[in-house]
Amino acid sequence: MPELPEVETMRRGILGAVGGKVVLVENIRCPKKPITILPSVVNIRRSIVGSTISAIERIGKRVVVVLQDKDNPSQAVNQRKLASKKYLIFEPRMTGLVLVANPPSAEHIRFRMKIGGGDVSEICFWDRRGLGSVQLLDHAKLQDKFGPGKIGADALSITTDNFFHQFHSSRREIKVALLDQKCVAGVGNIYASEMLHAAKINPQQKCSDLKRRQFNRLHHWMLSILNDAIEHEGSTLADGTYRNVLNRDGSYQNSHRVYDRESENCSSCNRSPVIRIVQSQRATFYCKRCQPLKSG
DNA sequence: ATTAATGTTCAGAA
DNA sequence: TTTCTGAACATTAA
Repeated sequence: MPELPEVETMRRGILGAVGGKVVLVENIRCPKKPITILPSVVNIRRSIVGSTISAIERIGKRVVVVLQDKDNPSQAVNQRKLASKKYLIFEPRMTGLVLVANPPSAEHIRFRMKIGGGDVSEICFWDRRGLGSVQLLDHAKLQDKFGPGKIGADALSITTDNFFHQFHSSRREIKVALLDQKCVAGVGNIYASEMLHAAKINPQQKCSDLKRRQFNRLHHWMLSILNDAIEHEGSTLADGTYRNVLNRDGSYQNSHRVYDRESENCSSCNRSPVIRIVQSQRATFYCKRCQPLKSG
């Protein structure tokens, strides 16, 4: 799916919807096997039409539209206000897109929401493979799914200390652990390979073999690469599935040093080809010379 | 016909 | 308790 930079690009793309009022909610088509929409579209429509969008947030690789319940105006006391908030979660998984216009094809539009009063007048969720989901949660359910202990700190805001703490004692391979959203939220398959290459760490190195210095380096490059990718509006791979909210390509794929560059000469050392291996059923790319596996 | 694809989650076993 | 494997979800393009 879109990873953190792609989802952050979606979030920023619909920020103009803040302050707008939801005026219409519908699912456009029902393919044989519809995507997960919970509760039903009818139910979601009943609870959010008339609500005001108070923020657009991101939890790991999910876009969160925060809604202020129409029945509980903002004058209410804080506690009540929190309880009255609703959270519409768009989870793109592998091929989902949050768009404000021009979907790649009419075929796979799954959900549409019209907004009155903001810059953005329509938000739609498009998903070719249909592994994604749209879910409306109240505050309690949100805490239940993403509260403390359920998901790691966000990759953009995790401290070096916490980052070290999450990994150092694990006996898993570092690339596998990086994809575990409970350790750190937002890192996916492309950027895991990229940041390990930048930090010159072998993807098969056990976490517990890595020194504090190496975790500091990895943390540094994680921030650097993710922020750079956000500036480039994410990576649009060869299959062209990921697009920004205006259905335009991202450009960070042009900056990939190892991902999907098997057998090309490593751009760092220029002496060794990029290798492709499989870890946890996912492709990993790295340079044997720049990222040697250290024993013990 | 086969394979792999930016993700998550679950069952079952070591 | 931790970690690993495999499968499932559904679609498409090489």
